[in-house]
Amino acid sequence: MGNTTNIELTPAEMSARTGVSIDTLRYYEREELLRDVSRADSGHRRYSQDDVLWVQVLRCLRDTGMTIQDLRRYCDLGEQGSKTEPERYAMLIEHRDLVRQQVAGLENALAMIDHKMTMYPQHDDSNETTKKV
Amino acid sequence: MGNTTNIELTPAEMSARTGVSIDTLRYYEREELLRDVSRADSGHRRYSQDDVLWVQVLRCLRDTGMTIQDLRRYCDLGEQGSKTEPERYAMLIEHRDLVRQQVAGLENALAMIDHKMTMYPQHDDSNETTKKV
DNA sequence: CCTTGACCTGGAGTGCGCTCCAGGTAGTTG
DNA sequence: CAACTACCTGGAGCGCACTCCAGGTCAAGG
Repeated sequence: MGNTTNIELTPAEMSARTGVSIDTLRYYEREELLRDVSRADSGHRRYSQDDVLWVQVLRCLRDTGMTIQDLRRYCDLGEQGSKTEPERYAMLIEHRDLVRQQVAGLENALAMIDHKMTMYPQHDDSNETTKKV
Repeated sequence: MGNTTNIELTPAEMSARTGVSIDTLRYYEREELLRDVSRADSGHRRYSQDDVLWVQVLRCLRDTGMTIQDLRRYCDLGEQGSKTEPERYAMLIEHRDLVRQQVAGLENALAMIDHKMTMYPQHDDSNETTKKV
């Protein structure tokens, strides 16, 4: 097994893999959500497979409303080793609960929207998403 | 049945009833999401029961991500009478689908978070929301 | 009459999460 | 060598949805 140096991605590749723009990747690095990104001799970034995985988690948490600040906190903890695991775990639990609340809220809203829709005569409800033309 | 003039609320009362700040109520009016708010002789706003209901719907739509711009569009249509009902209905359908997508996305995220949490040893999962102390 | 408090207006400021830009470098291609 | 491309940096700019502020009005109470 030679050290195949574990596949490194250029910024453009990383952006393609994760769906996160190059600018945003740099921004995350500035904000310390993405740390120790390695560099080629040229000074250009080289993202590892782990970076890809982490950015995916990062996006997942961002998409569900975790703030940059909280994410930085989470990273800070990660850097302090396994003793901080309880706190990181707690953050995830708290966030999960928050997401559950979001879901509940959205479902409430859905009911209200559906109700509002019944106020209109049309009633050609038939799942418009599946509609052709 | 005397004309009890249909209960009108002061800005402070309106804010309390709807949970929307006075500033935001004014902002919504500037943005034309809230129209024809009546005034007392003093020039002060007086919100009607209908205003309360509409602001509730408004908040519901905002909370689920409808933009101010789209809401203004919706209001514009409303003002143009019943001929625009199909379009308004369509907006609601589109938005409902969007909310459904949000829910789906959140549920995906939940799975990812749950998965991430299994990476931690603790496993004292037991619905922390219900936790005492 | 003076103060107080709730409200008014137009406009400026805020926080968030990006996104864009100018000016520069490093490696590759013809 | 010139041109091109991909990337670099620090810093400015942007869009959204509010939120705050200065300076003023108006009605009620002491």
